Amino acid sequence: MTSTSDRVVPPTARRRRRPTKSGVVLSEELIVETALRLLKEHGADALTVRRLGLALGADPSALYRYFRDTDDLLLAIADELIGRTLQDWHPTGDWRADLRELGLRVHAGSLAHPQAAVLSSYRVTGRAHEIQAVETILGVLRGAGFPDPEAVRIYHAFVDQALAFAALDAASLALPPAARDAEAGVWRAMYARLPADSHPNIAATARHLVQDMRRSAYPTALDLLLSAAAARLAEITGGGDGRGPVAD
Amino acid sequence: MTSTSDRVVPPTARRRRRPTKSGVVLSEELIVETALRLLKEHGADALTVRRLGLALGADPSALYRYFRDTDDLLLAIADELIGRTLQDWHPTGDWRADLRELGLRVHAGSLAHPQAAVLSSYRVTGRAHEIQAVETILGVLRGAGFPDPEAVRIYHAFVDQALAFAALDAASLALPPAARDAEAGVWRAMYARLPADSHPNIAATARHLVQDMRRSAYPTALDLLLSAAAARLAEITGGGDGRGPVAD
DNA sequence: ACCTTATGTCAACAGCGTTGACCTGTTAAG
DNA sequence: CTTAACAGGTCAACGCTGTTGACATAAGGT
Repeated sequence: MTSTSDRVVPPTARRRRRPTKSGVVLSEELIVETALRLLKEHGADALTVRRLGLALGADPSALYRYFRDTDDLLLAIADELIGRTLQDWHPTGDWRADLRELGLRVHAGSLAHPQAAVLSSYRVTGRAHEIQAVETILGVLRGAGFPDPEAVRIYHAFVDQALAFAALDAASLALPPAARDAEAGVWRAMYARLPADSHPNIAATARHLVQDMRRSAYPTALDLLLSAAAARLAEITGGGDGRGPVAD
Repeated sequence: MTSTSDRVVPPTARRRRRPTKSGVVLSEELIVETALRLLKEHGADALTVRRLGLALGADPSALYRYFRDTDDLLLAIADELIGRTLQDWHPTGDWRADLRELGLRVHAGSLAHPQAAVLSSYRVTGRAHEIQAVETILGVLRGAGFPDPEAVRIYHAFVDQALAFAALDAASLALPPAARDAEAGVWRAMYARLPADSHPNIAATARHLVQDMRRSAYPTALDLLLSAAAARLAEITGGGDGRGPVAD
């Protein structure tokens, strides 16, 4: 059966470029670009089939000639995102700085398009950009001196941490504005007002909590992970004090 | 803020328990329990107001007497999950072991209800169980000797990392079985077969990759975070070797 | 010029969250 | 014991969503 996928024609087989009523000539690329524009300009909720059709100047159902369903469209968007994120990145030779930069990029890239990030961050695509990233990161770690099993363990923790935080932070960014404001308010209105006798630790740190919980914890968590990895490397390569980075 | 809309009566003020047409007596607890059952048995898509009403033997709109909207309900579900996770846990005095155990519990708890975890792990509920958890973890860190700003920073990184990995791993666990198998296969079928001349680092570590990528990276990431925190503590409290816990 | 068919359009469907109006049983006050 | 208030369950309806089958039409090969 797969009656739905029958509708979709592989890109290479498309020949008859027929303009829509409003004169636009559709294509996969144009649809993905428009979807990204919609996400960026009008928020996560703006991405519906109907609105996308409207933005394209085409009937919503025309999209189903190009994508099986909205999930298929989202994966295409995600793939485009990966490409953009890694576009200009090249390793510098300082493993710790390289991984830090890479992690922050992935995180920032996800926050730029939270909706797509939320739905795709936990998928293994096996596509070109992903493979390139794996190869590069492993190269950085092995080049730094990590033995293979350790390099793989740290690679895994590093990548999944980046993706997990990206999804987490993207998810709260993708909330409807009302809900997002409500969450921010909870820390000020609720946690900052708990009495010291019932909740001494929250009361003692309330000021710091309100400030700190506004930003993402990813930079902190990333630095902690890299610190621990550096300490581990020092141990392995023959015995620093396990405290500071060794590189440079 | 939890400004309950006009329709919602705070639980304490409920007095007239009137049975539904089918004889069920509704309550916040019953609704949350039923929602968790629905999620567990029929997946994340099964949780709709209408289906929940059906499962309860009540009109869907009756739920709006108890929860402002579906988001409010979701937060209640999330808080219930937190409560169940922390039910039997008590700090032992060894801060590092305590946090490790706690992190693993949150992770395991999420995997037990992947669908609920996926929907709620990134929310701030501001409800009883969550507040209790915050208070406890902050207590562990401050008791260990972290000064307040540092305790808050590490609290934030620790909690968000636990939640982020929980959501990430829950998400892939919540995939339809076919899709999950497909993703697992990618590592064996694709990455393990890349030629050494084009992808030397992947080829060199392929054996480790295939093994390591099957399990969650969370335990590794957690230990790295705790190691770095311990090193930080040693620095602050004036100098151990930065390697082991100092407490006691 | 003709026929095939890719592709855009249209109308319709089922399901979603949510709400306002209605009805009815419970409960507190007199 | 009566009664009036009202919490809470029910019903019908709204506007939104993704998706599809039927239809129309223009492009392209022959």
